[in-house]
Amino acid sequence: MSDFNTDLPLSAQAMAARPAPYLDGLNPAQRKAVETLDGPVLMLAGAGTGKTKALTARIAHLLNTGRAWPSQILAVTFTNKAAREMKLRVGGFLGEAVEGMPWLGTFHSISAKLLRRHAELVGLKSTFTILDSDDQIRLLKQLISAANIDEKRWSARLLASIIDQWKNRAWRPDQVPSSEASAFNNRGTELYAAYQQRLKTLNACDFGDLLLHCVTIFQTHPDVLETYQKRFRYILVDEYQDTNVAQYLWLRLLAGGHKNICCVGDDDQSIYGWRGAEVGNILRFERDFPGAEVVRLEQNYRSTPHILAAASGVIAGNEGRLGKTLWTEAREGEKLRLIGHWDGEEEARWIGEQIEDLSRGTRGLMPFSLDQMAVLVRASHQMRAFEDRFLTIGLPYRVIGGPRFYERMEIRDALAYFRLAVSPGDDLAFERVVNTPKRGLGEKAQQVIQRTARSHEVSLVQGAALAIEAGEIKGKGGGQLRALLEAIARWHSAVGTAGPAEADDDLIEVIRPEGAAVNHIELAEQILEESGYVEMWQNDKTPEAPGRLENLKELIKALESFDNLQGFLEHISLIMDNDTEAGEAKVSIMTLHGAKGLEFPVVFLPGWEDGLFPSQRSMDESGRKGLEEERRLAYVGITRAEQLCTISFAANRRVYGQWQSQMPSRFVDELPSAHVEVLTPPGLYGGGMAAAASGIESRAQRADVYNSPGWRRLQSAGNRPVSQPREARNMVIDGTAAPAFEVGARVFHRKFGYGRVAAVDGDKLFVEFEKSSARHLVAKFVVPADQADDVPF
DNA sequence: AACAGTTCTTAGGTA
DNA sequence: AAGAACTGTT
Repeated sequence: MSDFNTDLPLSAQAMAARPAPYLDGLNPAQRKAVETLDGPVLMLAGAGTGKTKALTARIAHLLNTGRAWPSQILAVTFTNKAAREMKLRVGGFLGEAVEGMPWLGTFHSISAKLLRRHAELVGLKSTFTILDSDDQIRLLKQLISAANIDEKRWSARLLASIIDQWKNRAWRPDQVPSSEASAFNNRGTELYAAYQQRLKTLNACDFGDLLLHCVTIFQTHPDVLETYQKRFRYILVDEYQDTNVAQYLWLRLLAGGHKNICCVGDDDQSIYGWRGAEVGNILRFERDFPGAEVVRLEQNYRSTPHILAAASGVIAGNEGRLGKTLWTEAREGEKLRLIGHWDGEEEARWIGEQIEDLSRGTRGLMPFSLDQMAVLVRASHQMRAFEDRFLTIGLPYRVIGGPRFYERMEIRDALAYFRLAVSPGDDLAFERVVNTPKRGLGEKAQQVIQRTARSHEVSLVQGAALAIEAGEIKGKGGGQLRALLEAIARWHSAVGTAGPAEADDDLIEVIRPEGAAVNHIELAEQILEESGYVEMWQNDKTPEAPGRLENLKELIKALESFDNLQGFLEHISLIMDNDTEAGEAKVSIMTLHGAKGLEFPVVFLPGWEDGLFPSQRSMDESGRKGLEEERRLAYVGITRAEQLCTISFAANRRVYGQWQSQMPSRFVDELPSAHVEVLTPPGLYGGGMAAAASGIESRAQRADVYNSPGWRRLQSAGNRPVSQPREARNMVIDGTAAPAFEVGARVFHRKFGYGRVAAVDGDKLFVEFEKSSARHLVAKFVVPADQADDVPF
């Protein structure tokens, strides 16, 4: 169980004498960041300033100077991708001993590892399962109905997000402050406690618990904390601006002894506030760690001066930044390009053409491979327009960060079967698949099973067996249930022969002799066959069925790199993310969030329209803070581009299946015009092919795009007129909502039609509709009656 | 219990 | 627009 068995057999002295090739090619700032090894260090690394290079060189330096063995370095990232990349690059220094950094990983994977060792300290067994969000919601639903709350009014999803937020802030049920007492109809805290209790009974925890349980253990068991404080002599943290309170405490506790902590981050790229990240953590670093050395990496190796200037111009609108000035030695290059379109489809069409042009090498530029181009959207539903368009013109693309492999229905179902085979007591897994495929076990039968299991205090599988014996489940369903139970028992005993009996100690590797009873891959195939799950999809006539069968095959293939099913289940959620299939060159389509940390020579940023980007929801929920986060997202987007960055917006877009006219994003106004070239879309004058083909829009309507305040402001470079009356929309910034309607105003609602405002209370209206009953609603859902035509369809 | 047809909700990012 | 949740029918 020692971590030290992988250490390099080199004495400190021998190492100190070794050359340090990793220092070559570092600029002075990077070099300082690498060589300041002791005490707290904050590496403020702007976009594209070579932070991964500095970070990995730092690890190499720690090893090379003999300061630490690989197992004494704790290196934390947020994503598996980042962890993998770092592992790869560090592997270069370590030679073959890539496994020599056992504590390089994501917050979640390292926490899971720690928690398995000390699970009993928080009332879990080391075999605990990690719930996915599906399981979580299902569990909460049960608790909500058990508490006699109407699940329709107070949804499990809402409760899940409330609890997540609390966990992000490191509040255990007894620590939730009284200011939160009104959450979830005053029952939030109570349900949170019940949820944690239930998790304990199920021997399970959710993602948030991985962190929180570790923090609890550290806080309540100083001896355990001390062990790890001593073991992790040096701590490195990537993307520090994205840490939440729980992660912050986690780090602070671990770094508490020696304070050798190096945090790398960029306050301007903090884009995860909505899931609990605290920019404050990075802004406060010097106060949290007195005597901290702050190193700024400001030389950018990625983008042209125009792109950097545009990005800086936008981000300058934010307050409370640590402040950095990116500079580059690169040649001037192309200005950013800005273009407006009639609607989202035209935008997609135009971008498709641009990509084709660029890949052929027109415009006097070198041809770009499709791999070098990306379309970055604010919200994932924007992707569809591009997929549709790219499919029609046969442009190869890849969507990055869609639903993760392991989040797909068929994968979850298959995993639930595997979980049942490994531990038949896994009630959540049983619930998921009792009636998938259909076994004639509907709501009624499942209630009987639940009731029986509960009254005997046994698992659902056992409860089901009892219910059958008692003759409570009859007919077809009964027979099929019996068969299922038998199958589960059979699989379970096969698991016993296929791998180690119990995975009590995750550090002991049992090497199975060749030719043991059943290997786990065959067993997995058997499970999917015998359960009828494969057959279910084979009989399914929907177009996605073949793809699902493909995914199941992939799942089986993934089993090959594990010794047994248990090990596989353990790592599934940590391994199975974005498969980066190589092969044919493809354009990437992804969200701005998904693009963080990546770079592309050519970047398209569509959908820069107020409400979409910046997102209305973000501004409604978090006001000015939300807007600033959106602005950082714009900054992240622009700084992904190396050579050519094109921003676009559409005048009309379908939202909720309804046409809406859109206003260019306020961020468009914030682009410094000296670095932007405004393009005129084809077909604007004289109605080109597009206009003729669609036959809907008039020239006048098209020209409207160029009459919008945002556009005009852009044209008059920096001469900003007083804000124009905007469409009926209440923007909450600094907590003040502009009342947009007066009593007596005639308004239009897309569902209820025309009506008259009878009362106004802040942003809430009471409207008497002509063809529907009077009702209360939020002002943003109606427009003044004379603007009803602005919704053309 | 299963299915088809209907109505209702939802559309921000992630481990 | 698309999916989930709900309804009524067999």
